[in-house]
Amino acid sequence: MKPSVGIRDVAQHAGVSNATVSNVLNRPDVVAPATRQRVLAAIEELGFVRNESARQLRAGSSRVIAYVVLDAANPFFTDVARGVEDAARDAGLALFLCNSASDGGREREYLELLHEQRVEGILITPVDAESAQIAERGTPVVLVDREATDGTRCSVAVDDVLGGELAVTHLVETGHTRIAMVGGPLSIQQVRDRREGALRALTNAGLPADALTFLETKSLQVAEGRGAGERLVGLPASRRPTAAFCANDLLALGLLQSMTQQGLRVPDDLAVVGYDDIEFAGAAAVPLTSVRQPREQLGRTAAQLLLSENEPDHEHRHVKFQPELVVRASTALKRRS
Amino acid sequence: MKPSVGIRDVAQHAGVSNATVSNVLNRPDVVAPATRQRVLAAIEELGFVRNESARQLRAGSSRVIAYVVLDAANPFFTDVARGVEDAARDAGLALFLCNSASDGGREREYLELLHEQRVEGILITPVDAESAQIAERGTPVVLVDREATDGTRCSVAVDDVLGGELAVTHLVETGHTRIAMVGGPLSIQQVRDRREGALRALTNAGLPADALTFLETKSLQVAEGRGAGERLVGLPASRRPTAAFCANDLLALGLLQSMTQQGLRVPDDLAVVGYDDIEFAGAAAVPLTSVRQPREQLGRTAAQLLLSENEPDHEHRHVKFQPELVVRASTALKRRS
DNA sequence: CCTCGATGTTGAAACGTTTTAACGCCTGAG
DNA sequence: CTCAGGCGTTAAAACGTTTCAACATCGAGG
Repeated sequence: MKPSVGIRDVAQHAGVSNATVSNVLNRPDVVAPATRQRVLAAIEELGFVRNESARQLRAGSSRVIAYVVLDAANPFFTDVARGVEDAARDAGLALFLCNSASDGGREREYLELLHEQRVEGILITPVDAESAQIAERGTPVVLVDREATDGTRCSVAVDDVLGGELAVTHLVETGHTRIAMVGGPLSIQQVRDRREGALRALTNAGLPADALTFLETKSLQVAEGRGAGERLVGLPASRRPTAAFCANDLLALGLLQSMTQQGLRVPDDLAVVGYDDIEFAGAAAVPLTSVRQPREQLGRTAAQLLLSENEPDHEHRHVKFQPELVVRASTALKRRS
Repeated sequence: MKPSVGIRDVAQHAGVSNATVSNVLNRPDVVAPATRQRVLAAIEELGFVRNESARQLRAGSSRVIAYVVLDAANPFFTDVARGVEDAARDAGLALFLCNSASDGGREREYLELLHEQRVEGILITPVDAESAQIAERGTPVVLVDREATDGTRCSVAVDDVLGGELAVTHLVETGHTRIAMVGGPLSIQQVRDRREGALRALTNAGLPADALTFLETKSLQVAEGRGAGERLVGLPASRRPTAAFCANDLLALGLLQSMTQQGLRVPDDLAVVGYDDIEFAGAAAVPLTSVRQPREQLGRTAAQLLLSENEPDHEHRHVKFQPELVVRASTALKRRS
């Protein structure tokens, strides 16, 4: 291993003091051009790399923020992350991504680590409501795609109740009266909100609440959607829903697969609405009707909110975006047979 | 902001020296149980969080590795990342994910940052061959899904030539003699290798090399696949390929979308083979035949290789996995019309 | 009673930066 | 010639931890 060249080696090699080297690094304008060149040459020659730990220890700030993502395998979150990264980049900060994989333990570990690393700020889509009570330890935290219930921090979210309402209203308008909702676990706020929206849509249409069959899943992943599909088909035909609203697109894709596999047609035998409108939704077996969320914007706004945290007169804000329904083939008008 | 409680505050509060607190943190067995309890209580009470910068500065090691991923939006890489994370976790290391987004500039920036952070090691899927010449600065680097040409570092890859050969051999066996390959840019080694395999398959089957039409794309993303589909359909019918081999599944999904949109059927009008076998491949409009790579294992092995770097008698290794063809509906046997 | 080793604890010196106040030098004005 | 002021540079003091050698304390063995 290299003997680790430090700032003083550079200083010696350039015939200046280490303070000057530090100035070249941090305030290049304050040092005379000639000296600067000499120092830069020395840096180049010796292959000096600034030790960020030492810098941070002394200076206090880290120029790094982190986004603790709920599920890195879900394209929705990678899109949000892109928005975050763009904003971070514009502000001259680097972004570290951590994947909690919906595991409260991992989430806690990463938060602990990030606190220890003294990152400038943390964006997080928490695993569940309890974990949203993230121990405040001086590091600013902004909730992403979750609404902060108390006023202790900022949050950026999308109106999930409205999203659910849009989806189910659309299903009702295309002629369905027995509708399934697939999603879970109910510990996730999103799922609860989307269900609430779904129920509201039924009420608005004058349908009874039991027109909605709730199929709870253990997670929001493709495999669970397949499982739900099997459960759905297992229901007695008289009670079987003619449409399904899935709490996200991954579930919807799984459901779609399951339908095809069991020889049922979408939308004729079952109409399907997803949520998130990820890129793959349009490329699915049957292009998926889905509730679109402003993903990049969500991330971008969250990052901006985080950056505003250390402004002197900061006030915690809760930004809420509106979702939008994108209609595709999976919910073509029900034939009045 | 909190007045930042440090190790000496804890020490004072527990009535011991800071050295003892440090011992409780790092070598709990060496300190008497009673003292340990007292210190732990003080830590709890004061909400002390160890300052990792200071620790790292003094101790030298960081307990963190990083994976610089080529495209976080590509499920292939998130799966690889999952493997990396599992292995890192087993070794008690945390993983930071960085997304170069196929941008050489970003990649360089992140590498610089990671060097400055003095991470224990770096896994990277480099943007292109030149960037693979990653300046060695004392931090171990392992290439992921790329083969290191020189013996200066470890690498973990999959035999892409074989993968291309499998794919195109399959197409030839199902009766195709005019085949398109969609992929690019050619600066990516993978694309070149997969094409080479494709050509080898043709040779093996006694077909001329010009049986393969190469449609170069600017990236490996869905949108480019759609574009390629339009170009493909634009070809005069007599010369139009009857099958397409895509350099990855995203392209294949885009191609599929484009076909559906233009009223062509898969596999009847065009058979399609993808690459990677991401989860969405099976859920596509037409379930996609694809070349499967051992994704998690790729990541896991890479991380293990990285960890072995600082063993005393380490020798750089190049692990190469075998891909496997998964046949689905998108390449059903061509009808001998 | 003295010595020895084991066991727990500690004081102080690092680690590699940033930062602050002070310094020397030069120029131009008086 | 003196002096004020600006400019570029520097010595030295932090930052919060780990680590190492040294130091108490105690029980056991001589």
